[in-house]
Amino acid sequence: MAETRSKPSKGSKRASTRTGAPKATIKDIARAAGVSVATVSRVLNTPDLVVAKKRQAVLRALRRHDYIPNQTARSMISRRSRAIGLILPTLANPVFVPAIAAIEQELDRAGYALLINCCERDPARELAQARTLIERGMDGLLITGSEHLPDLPALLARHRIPHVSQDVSQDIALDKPMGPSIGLDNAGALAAAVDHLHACGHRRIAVLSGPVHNTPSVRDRFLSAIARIRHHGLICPDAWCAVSDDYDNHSTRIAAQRLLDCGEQPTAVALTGDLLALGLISECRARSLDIPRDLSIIGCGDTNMGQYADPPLTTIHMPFVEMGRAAARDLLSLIEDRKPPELSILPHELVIRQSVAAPANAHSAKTGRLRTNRL
Amino acid sequence: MAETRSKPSKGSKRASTRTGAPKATIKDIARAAGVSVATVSRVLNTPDLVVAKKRQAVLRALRRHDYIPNQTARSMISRRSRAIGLILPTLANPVFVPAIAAIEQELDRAGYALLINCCERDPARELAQARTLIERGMDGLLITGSEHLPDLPALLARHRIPHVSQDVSQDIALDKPMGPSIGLDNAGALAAAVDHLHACGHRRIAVLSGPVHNTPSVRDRFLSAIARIRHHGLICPDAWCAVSDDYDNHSTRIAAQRLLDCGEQPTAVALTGDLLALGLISECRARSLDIPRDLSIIGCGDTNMGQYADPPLTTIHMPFVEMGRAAARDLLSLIEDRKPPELSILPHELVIRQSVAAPANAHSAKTGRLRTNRL
DNA sequence: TTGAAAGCGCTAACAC
DNA sequence: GTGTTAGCGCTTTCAA
Repeated sequence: MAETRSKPSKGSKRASTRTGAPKATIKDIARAAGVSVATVSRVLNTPDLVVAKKRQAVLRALRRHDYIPNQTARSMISRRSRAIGLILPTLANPVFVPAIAAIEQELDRAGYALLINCCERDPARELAQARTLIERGMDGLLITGSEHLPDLPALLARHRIPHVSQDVSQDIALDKPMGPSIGLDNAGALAAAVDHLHACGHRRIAVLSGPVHNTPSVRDRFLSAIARIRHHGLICPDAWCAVSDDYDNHSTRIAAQRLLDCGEQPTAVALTGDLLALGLISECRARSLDIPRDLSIIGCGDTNMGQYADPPLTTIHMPFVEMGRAAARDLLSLIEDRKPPELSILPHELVIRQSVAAPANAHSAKTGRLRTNRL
Repeated sequence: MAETRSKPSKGSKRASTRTGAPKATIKDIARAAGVSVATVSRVLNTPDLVVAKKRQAVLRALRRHDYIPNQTARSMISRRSRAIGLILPTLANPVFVPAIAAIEQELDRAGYALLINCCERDPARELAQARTLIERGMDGLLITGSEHLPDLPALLARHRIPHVSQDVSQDIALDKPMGPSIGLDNAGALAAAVDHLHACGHRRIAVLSGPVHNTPSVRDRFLSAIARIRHHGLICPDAWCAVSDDYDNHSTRIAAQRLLDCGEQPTAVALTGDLLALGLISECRARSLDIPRDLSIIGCGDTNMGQYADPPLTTIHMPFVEMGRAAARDLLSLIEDRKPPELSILPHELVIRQSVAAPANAHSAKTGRLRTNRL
């Protein structure tokens, strides 16, 4: 057999890629199997249309050449890349990781690839990344958050790119709708947190927030906590509304110090994120404040952190995994012309552990109601 | 102007994508600007070659049509996708996230897209994902870990796909080399951990490991710890070598119980990962064992967790960020025909916090040497 | 059942 | 400088 060693025919004009030998194309296979390229394509896509004998020959050639079809060429014809782009605010905050995992899983199952970009909370960069993803022929885009340049919805609309937003701020989603959106009930979560503290008898409730810049979800949580405290007819002086510059131990402790150094000490603190608990707990430990005896703490998010905190953190579970899964599914629906709901807000859930108790001087403490339902 | 409303010419055979109106192509722009497609292409790629007047006309048409070049078509010609694929073992373990962030950053800076796949530690799935990524025309692949099917290196070699491995087990990398690799010194890290405990006066040192199945890095750490304990002439009975089924609180505590329930209690525990500290600390708290007074703990990894643990965790810093960055850079070098080093092992670093002290009955305690160099 | 040929949107010779 | 044209690798009519 003359073709045993199938070196590229000497006169070939086929440009070898810079990085190696030319890959076998459908043409090579056709030549090797003694059929036309159309037949090879049929064996690949609709094998039943090819008579067994030729099919075998083609399959053999395919295997011998380690043929890998060129998806790029296919995308060109089908006008579909079977890939979607995910734009994240950042990977520094690990709360998105479970959502990413869920998205990856859903897409992989459906045969879609996932491209990831982090815009580092820079809306201009986000817009640029969206453009690049469109250039790259993404079948759809998953956008995280709701702090965008107005050009972004315009871009998506003009190019009719299917897209779903996740982790949107409810207000913004209603105010400037940008297609189907999945949100967490951030405001509701902190209201529930404050309600829980209130139900435990706390009347001096403070708020400790993460950075709110370009992070509507955190801002929603923060403002909602304050509003809910007032809703209960309680005071909430500025000194009890601290914002940390970051989630690291140092920044959080500085913010926590502002709360604890003011004349009147709160008996409970509602956090906009579980991560903040650790710094606050550190600060309490340094001041020999016992949690929950001297200070109750309730988190928000229900990340791993909370489960391991000392004491284990009572918190509001936020369904990030479900959010990612829903976003991915809705986007795939959209790509396949089925229309997902415009805005769905996923429910939170109170997770009672051990960082909240009745205040020491409680009048209306109902300690019996506190029990762990997770751990 | 007749073309103000540029509806797709009625007779056009151009297939509209299923999801919307046909996007403007270079042909549309050429027609609108009254030039040839080549001129439009030149305006896009080598604007200096086009006379100003026509260039302006083209630019105007480009803007009016919101033209977005089709990267797929470009890739077809250049045979480069300017995209790379990253295969991860899992996203459930957040240690990889900082590496991913570093990779994303490096690639974004270089104008490359990042595709992410999780194989969930299933080597067959990893192989399938690699195939898919090759089909999709990735310019290179970033592989994580070193537990592969033998078909994987074969596949990469046959198709001459530039690839770099990260988080490789040093032994495996040397034994079955698979191209340029970046590793962490897992064995060295646990040896250093044990050395530190030994230097603090500990002679009864136990090991608590995360699951080792398909996770050579963890196995390396585990075995190295045991070997190092023996190297110091100490005993290390089986009961002092516990392996947790998972990193969650429950699994870790079960493993920790095995350590602490055996007749002879260790005075110190070396962990294969920071994450395990939290469960172990919980268990100690439940038994009223003070850390570090009654038990010293040293972690490995230096994740956020450790900074927030109570007490703050003395640990071995593992350079995951540097690993991701190096992997991305080396891969880009490889794609551009520059040859990166075959195997680089990144250095670890002891981070002394507060979870290690001399044992209560120490003979050779040198407490003065212990000081925090981070926090 | 198969093959020839026309593109998908773009770039790069090669003429003019 | 600019236009014409030949592909990139593949799928898909349309004939045979």
